[in-house]
Amino acid sequence: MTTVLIADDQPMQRFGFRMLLESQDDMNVVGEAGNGVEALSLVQRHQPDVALMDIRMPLLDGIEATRRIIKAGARTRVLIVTTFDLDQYAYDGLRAGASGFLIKDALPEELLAGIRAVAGGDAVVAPSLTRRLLDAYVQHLPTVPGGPATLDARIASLTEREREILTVIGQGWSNTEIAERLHLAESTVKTHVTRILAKTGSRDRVQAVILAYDTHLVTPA
Amino acid sequence: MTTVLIADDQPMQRFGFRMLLESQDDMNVVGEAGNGVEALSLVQRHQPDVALMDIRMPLLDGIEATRRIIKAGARTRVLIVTTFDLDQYAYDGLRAGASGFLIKDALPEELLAGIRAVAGGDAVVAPSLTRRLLDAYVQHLPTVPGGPATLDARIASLTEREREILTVIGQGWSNTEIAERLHLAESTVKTHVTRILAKTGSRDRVQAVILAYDTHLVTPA
DNA sequence: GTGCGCGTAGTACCGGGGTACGACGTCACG
DNA sequence: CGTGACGTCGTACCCCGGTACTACGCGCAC
Repeated sequence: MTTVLIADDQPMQRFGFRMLLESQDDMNVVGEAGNGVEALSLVQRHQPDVALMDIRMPLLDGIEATRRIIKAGARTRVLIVTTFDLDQYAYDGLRAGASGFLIKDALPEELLAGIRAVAGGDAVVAPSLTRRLLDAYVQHLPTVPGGPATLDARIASLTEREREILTVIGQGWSNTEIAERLHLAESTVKTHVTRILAKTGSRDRVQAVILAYDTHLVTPA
Repeated sequence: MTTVLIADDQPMQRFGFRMLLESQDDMNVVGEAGNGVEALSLVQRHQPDVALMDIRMPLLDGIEATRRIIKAGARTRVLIVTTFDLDQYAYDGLRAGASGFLIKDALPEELLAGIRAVAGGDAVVAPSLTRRLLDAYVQHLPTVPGGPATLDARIASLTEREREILTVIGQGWSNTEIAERLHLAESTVKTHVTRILAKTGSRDRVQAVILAYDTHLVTPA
């Protein structure tokens, strides 16, 4: 049984959610909040599995309420459900620790599926947003050893490990940082760096980074 | 009507997909491919709305096939549907330009919803992956409190001359080279560099170069 | 005129980056 | 079984990059 708290300042909206949820035999609405403060205290008291959170609410908006819920270490997962498909809202909400972000024009089944996913520890985002999120994410892809094959021969001559090192150099890491975070001796890092520079024909790490960008080994944010 | 191409090396799997899709009156299977090469040519010929793409295929795997489809500028959106929930696959697939990534243990309705979303220009990822995707994504945000604005602000605070210097640093020039080619004393160059680093919050010129790329002050060759 | 931003320049100093060696264990391959 | 590629680590050394501080001339705004 999934317990759900509904936080929305519009009574009719809450009613709609409640009707939908109570039509499901695996869901139970344990409370309704009309503002952020109320939402906070009800989460505290009932510890629901999921909190359906509107953004625009009196006293305390949904983003800030989410932030405090997460900060308090509550077991409750927050699923933000709002009217407006604004990226900024979604970013803020997700950064605040929300497990999901859906738009109110979603189909009932989508909403239910979203709640179940969030309750199960997964995350959901509105399809319309997924695309943009993905684009942004792909740009930020961290070290993916063995990533896509690069075209440039200079990069191709590098070993797997060397490409990995070059990638983090491209993140702006110093030798010391690389050593720490990759659990290596600094001397080892230096060895790798020297070999990378030799193979790529770079004079220093700056030129190597430029090459990494040019060959799309690393991508601009 | 959404036209779909099925690319999978297992005939039974293709059969299952076909049955599911043909039970929908808004979907039409326009072809089946048993390997990557075949998938490529069928996409070329039929220009389907969506290509359901398996990863493990003979001759050409699904990732590489996806990459070539995208590169060729085809209108077809690729939805990768694979057996294994490996992050690496997903990363590679998404980087290759896929519009979505689903696991074969998804419910039929989920798969259908995924196809419709992708056909409509949205993106989808498997719920189990969404969580990790989001975590990784959000993790990259905190340094950018006000969104992209701050990036530009760091650059914007530079004077004309400083931007000029940063640009050539982004070409890989050393301080000595900058001094020579811009007819400056090296000490002057150093002064500029120090100010640039301070203003941009970079620790060394490598990080400054990265910023320059990220803000498109300099562009990859 | 007084102040200020900017570009220029110098000196002194230090630390990290890069080089040049040498060394060792592992693993794949002929 | 050798042999070579690879990843790892160490030491010693040099020099460029970056910092701190000071200084001067120019143009412009108040």
